[in-house]
Amino acid sequence: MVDKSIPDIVIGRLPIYLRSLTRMMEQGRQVTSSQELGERLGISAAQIRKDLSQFGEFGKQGTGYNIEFLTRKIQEILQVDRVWEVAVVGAGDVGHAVANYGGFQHRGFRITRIFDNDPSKIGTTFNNIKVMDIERMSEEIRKAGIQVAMLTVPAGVAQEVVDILVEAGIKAILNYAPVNLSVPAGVRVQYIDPAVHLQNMTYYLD
Amino acid sequence: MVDKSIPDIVIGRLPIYLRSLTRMMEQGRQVTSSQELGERLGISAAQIRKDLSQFGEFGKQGTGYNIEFLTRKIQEILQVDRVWEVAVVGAGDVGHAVANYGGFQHRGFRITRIFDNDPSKIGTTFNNIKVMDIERMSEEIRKAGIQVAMLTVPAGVAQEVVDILVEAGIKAILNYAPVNLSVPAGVRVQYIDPAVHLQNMTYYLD
DNA sequence: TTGTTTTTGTGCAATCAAACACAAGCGCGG
DNA sequence: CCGCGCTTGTGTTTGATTGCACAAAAACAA
Repeated sequence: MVDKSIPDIVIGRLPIYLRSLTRMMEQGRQVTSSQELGERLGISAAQIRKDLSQFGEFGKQGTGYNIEFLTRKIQEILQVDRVWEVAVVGAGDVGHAVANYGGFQHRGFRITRIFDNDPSKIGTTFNNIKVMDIERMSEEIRKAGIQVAMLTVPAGVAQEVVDILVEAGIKAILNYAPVNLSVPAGVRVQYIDPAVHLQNMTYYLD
Repeated sequence: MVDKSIPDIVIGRLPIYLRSLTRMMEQGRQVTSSQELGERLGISAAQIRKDLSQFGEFGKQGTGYNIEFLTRKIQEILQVDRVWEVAVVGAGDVGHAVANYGGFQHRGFRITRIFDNDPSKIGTTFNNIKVMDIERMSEEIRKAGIQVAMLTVPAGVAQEVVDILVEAGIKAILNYAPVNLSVPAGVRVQYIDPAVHLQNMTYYLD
């Protein structure tokens, strides 16, 4: 019950559980078990139970977990029982794809700002959001109190943009640029690099 | 030296090392050390040395690692010292973004096929590649011996598409659909779900 | 040559994560 | 009401991963 330093690796699995639970709920399911969830996810039932037990007792012996209740609890733990405003930096193909993606709202995020430095893009509209000049980024982010950003700029300028984001108060960055970023303590970064993910698998090919 | 079951977690770090080394090489650097690399990546120097020592002795005491040599070695280990043909399934925004991305070629991959089931997309061209009817997918993949695929279709049809891909001989799947996939042993899956990555970080926000 | 500095590769210890196994609780059928 | 089957939560064990610390090798300067 008490939150005494939950391992990162446990936190990292919660969004996976959440995604699967949401899917079950869409299918009209009411109840599941650690065993069923484990089979769907390729994770042992014991591990799922132990992960969840870090935060409370959400199940019922003999029955399992009420899907709606557990979903709600995990959303609370992850703080996605609210909607975080997200700033996207970079209005290229990737920025375009994420801005157009409709699946964020239900999962705790809403893209409300898009920035770029290309005059031919500034002023155009992505999914009802006007692309703004990156010069105004710091001010806008600070004014709106935005803490979450997605970085979809070229690798060469990623670090300098990150420095501005951090300065403006961003605390969580989803980085699509294929470079490692340097950020101060208290700022989190997650990396999405398709080539890295692919290279993870080629080792195992014949 | 001998490849006696290297832990997955070690393999997972190699692409990160590779990316950083490539960057150093672009900057004209010749030599680096486990310490420098570790500082750049936020990983302990000891861990980097131990990871690399699983595959051989690539460094020189007192000097460090020759960047070009180490790069080559890691490329060999990961089997990205060749170019893998990649099939993209789903010609939506994400499929469009990855097909247009020019950064794959130098990292071991080349997208050579794009499939979709939407008649209005079939026949159009993405980055010089014609979008093909998904009906022909199985045959095309098998004929070309393609082992790597990127899945950028809606969540609802992801599993059924995966079943076809597996049947056609695909062994590595980079999945952008926000669902867990079920695949037989011998087939690897990596997941990219921006919402999951973001939810990983919101736990730590105030 | 000799001493100093640097950095690797690795045995060992410590920490962290996963799996096991079971008592206890719940639901249900008879 | 009783007994059976199912499933949770968790103490304990097992296993994996990381960090520590140092001998040995290389480079370099004097």
